[in-house]
Amino acid sequence: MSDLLERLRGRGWRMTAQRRVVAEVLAGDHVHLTADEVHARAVAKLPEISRATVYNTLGELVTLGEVLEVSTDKRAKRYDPNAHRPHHHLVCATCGSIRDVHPTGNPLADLPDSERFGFTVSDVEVTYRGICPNCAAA
Amino acid sequence: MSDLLERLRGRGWRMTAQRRVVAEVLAGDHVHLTADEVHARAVAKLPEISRATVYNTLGELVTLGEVLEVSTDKRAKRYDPNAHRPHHHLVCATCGSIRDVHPTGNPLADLPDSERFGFTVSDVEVTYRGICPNCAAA
DNA sequence: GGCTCGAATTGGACAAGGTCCAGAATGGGA
DNA sequence: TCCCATTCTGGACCTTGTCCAATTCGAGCC
Repeated sequence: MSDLLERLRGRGWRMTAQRRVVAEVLAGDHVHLTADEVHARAVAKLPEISRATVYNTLGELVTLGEVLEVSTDKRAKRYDPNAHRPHHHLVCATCGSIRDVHPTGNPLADLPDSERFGFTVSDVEVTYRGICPNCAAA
Repeated sequence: MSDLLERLRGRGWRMTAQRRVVAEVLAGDHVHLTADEVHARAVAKLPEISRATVYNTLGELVTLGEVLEVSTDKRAKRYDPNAHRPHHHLVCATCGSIRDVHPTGNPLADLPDSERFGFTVSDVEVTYRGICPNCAAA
């Protein structure tokens, strides 16, 4: 994750304690926290960090392309630090847990011109839904 | 849409003026209204209908599988009455307009076992993003 | 190390979308 | 027609997210 901090410094980001903490919280694979979860974990490391700062920082990370916004559940947006390897998501319908997945094939190629209605299509987002092993066992 | 009403009656739904109005508002193809839009249109037909009732009714329709919840934008859920023909969505990144699309191929088949992490996968949701002709012209 | 200043942070108010609940109204079977 | 379980209502309340004026602070420069 420190390479993230490096990249950000390279882009002229002023390095503050708050931003460092948010970046740390987001480290790892299969991490998909809501903004409030990020805030809760950030507060554990830096008690006086405010909600607004967390939202601002997440928004900036998204703008810079370092983090993806994912809306797999209908409630809060989730933030996915794994922005540099394209992937899709597999979501448990029961407990909401999320895994990154890499399907074969290219769904963009599966949308014929006749189904594009004149749109310039640039991106696809695929969400698989199912039941995770834990919830299936219960 | 009256076949919808028939089906609902068959399932033991008590047929009230409010539910009839919500069902009417949802009729049609490429209809993707937010709950508040549904409420606004319902009020036009039945002024005293309450927001809670619209939310309840939409929730019941979703549970019964008559209507799909779509979360293409990060703000409000949208409701898609076209639940009986599987389809995906094409969303304009600029104005948010939505079209139903029918890609070729089956994304479910594109997720190898090794990428399923033990999940029982039952469903896929594909959202294409792009720019619609109107917004491209502007 | 200190100064300086523009960028970053703060916290609290506000907005939108959605849920919940107790009490009132009503569809439809007997 | 009567009755009551189901449905509706209106408003309080919750969660997620945005905004803003005032304050603080990082880091380049001396």
